[in-house]
Amino acid sequence: MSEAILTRKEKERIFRRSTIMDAAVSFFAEKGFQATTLDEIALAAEFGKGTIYNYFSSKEEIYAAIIEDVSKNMVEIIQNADSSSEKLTEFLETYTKSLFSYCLNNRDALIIFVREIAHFTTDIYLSDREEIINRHKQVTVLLKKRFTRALKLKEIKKYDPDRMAILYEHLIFPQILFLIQNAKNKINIEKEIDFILSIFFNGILDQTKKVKS
Amino acid sequence: MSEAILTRKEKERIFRRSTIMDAAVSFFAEKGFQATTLDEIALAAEFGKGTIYNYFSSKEEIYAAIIEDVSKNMVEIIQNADSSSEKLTEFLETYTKSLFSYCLNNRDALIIFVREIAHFTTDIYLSDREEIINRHKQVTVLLKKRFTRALKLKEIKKYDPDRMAILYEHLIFPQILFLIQNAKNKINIEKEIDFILSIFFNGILDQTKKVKS
Amino acid sequence: MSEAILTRKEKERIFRRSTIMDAAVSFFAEKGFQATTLDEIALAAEFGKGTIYNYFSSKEEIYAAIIEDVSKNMVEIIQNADSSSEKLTEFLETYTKSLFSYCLNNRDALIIFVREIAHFTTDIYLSDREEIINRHKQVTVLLKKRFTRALKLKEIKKYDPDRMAILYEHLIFPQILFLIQNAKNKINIEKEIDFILSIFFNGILDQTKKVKS
Amino acid sequence: MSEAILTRKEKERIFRRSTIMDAAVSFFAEKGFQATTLDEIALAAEFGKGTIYNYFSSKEEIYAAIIEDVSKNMVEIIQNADSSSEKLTEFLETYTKSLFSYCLNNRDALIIFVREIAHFTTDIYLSDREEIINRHKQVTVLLKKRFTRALKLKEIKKYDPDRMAILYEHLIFPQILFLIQNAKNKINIEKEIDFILSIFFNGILDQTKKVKS
DNA sequence: CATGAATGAGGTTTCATTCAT
DNA sequence: AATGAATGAAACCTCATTCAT
Repeated sequence: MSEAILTRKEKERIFRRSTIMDAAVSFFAEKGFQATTLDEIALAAEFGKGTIYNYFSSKEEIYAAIIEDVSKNMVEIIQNADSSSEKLTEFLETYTKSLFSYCLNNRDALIIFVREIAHFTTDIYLSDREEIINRHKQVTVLLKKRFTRALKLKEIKKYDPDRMAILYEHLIFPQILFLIQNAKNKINIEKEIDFILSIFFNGILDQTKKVKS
Repeated sequence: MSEAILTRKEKERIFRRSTIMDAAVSFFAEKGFQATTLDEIALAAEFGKGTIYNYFSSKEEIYAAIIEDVSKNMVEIIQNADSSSEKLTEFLETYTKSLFSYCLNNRDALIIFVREIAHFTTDIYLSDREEIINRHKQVTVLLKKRFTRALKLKEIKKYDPDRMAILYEHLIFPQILFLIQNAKNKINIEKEIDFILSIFFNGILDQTKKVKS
Repeated sequence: MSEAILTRKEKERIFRRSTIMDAAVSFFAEKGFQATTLDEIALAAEFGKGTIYNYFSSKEEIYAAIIEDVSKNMVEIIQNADSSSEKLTEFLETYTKSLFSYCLNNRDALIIFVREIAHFTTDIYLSDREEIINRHKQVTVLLKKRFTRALKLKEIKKYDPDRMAILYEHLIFPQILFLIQNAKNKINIEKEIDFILSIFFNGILDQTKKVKS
Repeated sequence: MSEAILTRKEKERIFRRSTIMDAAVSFFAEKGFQATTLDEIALAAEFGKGTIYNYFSSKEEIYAAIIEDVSKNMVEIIQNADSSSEKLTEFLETYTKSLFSYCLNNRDALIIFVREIAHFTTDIYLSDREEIINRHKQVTVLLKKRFTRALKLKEIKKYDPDRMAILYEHLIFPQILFLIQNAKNKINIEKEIDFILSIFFNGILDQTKKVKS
């Protein structure tokens, strides 16, 4: 993200790093960290096995770099949505839409990222897991900030903003994953988001009837 | 589930099987299948390594037996809720409450079960995965049945019952997991369920204002 | 073989030993020593695994007892033939016929015995191998004695009796084994022996022609 | 056998494969497949245990490669003898002599090969055993062909060529093995072959006397 | 920089033998 | 005497990482 003037060598190095990461990410997504071997990564990346070690010091570092990437993008996505929308509904629509787009385009990376965030990754303990978790807390914090503001503006009912933030996150990511993993055809993002948000905003009960207090 | 007269030997065998499963489940939950070694299972179960193989024919079989257990209980829980409640709101409250209770008491087993169901398990391919998936479909089917009925009775708005079923499942399990994994203190189940259901039923938007159509 | 007055208990003990040996011998013949497990022997013998150890102190001892049995019988067979026939041709016919009969009736035991004698057994080193080998030398010695005598009587050509003995043994056992292992139907012993002996006695060359000097 | 231009790398690879095979064959011959451990093979070959797996995918593959080698050479030996001799006696002399030479120089490989062919190997079931057996049938077939021809030319008596072929094979291999396994000093091949062939051709009986009908 | 052969620690599984019942 | 559950040593094989070329 930080701009800098890069020499050709540096640019090539970065390019080759990402070649390796791209080769690795689909294996990690499909088979997990442990079951993915450096042999298959090297083969897919069309490098020798030893060469990989010129760009990453261990298998774990490749994995970590992928997670790091997604992690940073996640924060960027919600920050962009935050700065470009006023009302909560607007914000959530914008954010969710960007998020969906990104996830659909980074299917495999997303899968391993969510495993990590959801404490689901089991076959590796990332040394910078703490850092990742902390960075991702910015997402929850920003969500909370928007719910708090909406509360002040009486846009929404009096629920604890913290809980709403958490619930929203844990509502939206599983839906994305489910869609990613099951959808064979192209997904109609707009429709999916409409459905989810309309329930999150208004619930499922028929308003004309009396509802649970 | 099926009652039968068991000899002392048979009962002991079953008891020791479950001793082993109990020892294994926490490792599987924390570190996944691959990273869990038979040595540590044996140590925790206070059996010799070889003894484990008198009860299970492989490490995978221990894992599978745990998943199988949860899988069956999951179906039982929703079936019980289904047969004991009339209205959708009632049903969802009953179901969700039983589910929470069960999950809180079977924390580790639940974690590995969800991994499996959510296609998140990566380091083992269960030979009877299909069977597990199919059994679990009964849960979704039963949810769908209840949404369909509620729709006919005009209890709820006109959403696709399929999508509601899927969304509910993908709303409730992540919440449970989040609570299980993060809660240090005792969880107030009633309050948690109230919060989730009240949003699922009524949404977050303040009803006195105009809302997004 | 040695007669003695045995109590019922002792007779039962001997009977059960042979039950176990009978159960074991077919596995040893088919799969070798290593690959045969005590579990399968116990199962086939219809005893508990532990019970086997009341009759044999180790797996090896079962194996050794089988070999020992055959070994003793082999010597007995040639001794009987020796004492009941005058001329070499007679003797070899009698001996070979008894041998064939015995081998056909003790197929599996013979197979493992030959492995042992031919240094072919590879997966176990019998502690009393020396003893077995030495006992079996009596067979060669007796054969040699008969060839020597026939030589004196000018029944046969002037070949080294030692070499003839060895050649005969290494001619007859492989033929028996080949027949045992390949024959599907009942074997016509007389015919087989006739063929082998007639070549051993007279060779294959047409006598009416000039032959290799 | 097939000539090809090999790179240095390929030649080194082949050389190291055969280093491993050489290290393994003596253990296989002495202790059999099961009882031979990869540790000792690696130690003897002066490679790390893992290195072995860069050249063979399993212990079985090493074993199979050895058998395969011998198997091919066996066929070649008899084919060469066949094409270079006219009369049966000549052919058998040439063949037997080449065979003896080869076997004396490949003592260990021969031992495990014969085990395999004689259905004596018990502790491993070679996946390409059928192929080996079938290839070796060429030897028997070629022998039979020569006996049949000799029969037509009235060189030999009217015995079934099939049986003569089988008998010859089962006469010659055990003799070779016996010599290999017992001879401490250098073996006089010529003398051994002379002895065997002279009996096979003319028998042991003194021609001046009346013989068994 | 690129390569891939070499390495050996570490994991699962088998099975003869023991021993308490 | 009979049993079979418990045991743990031992074996094969995998694979991340190193390093000489």
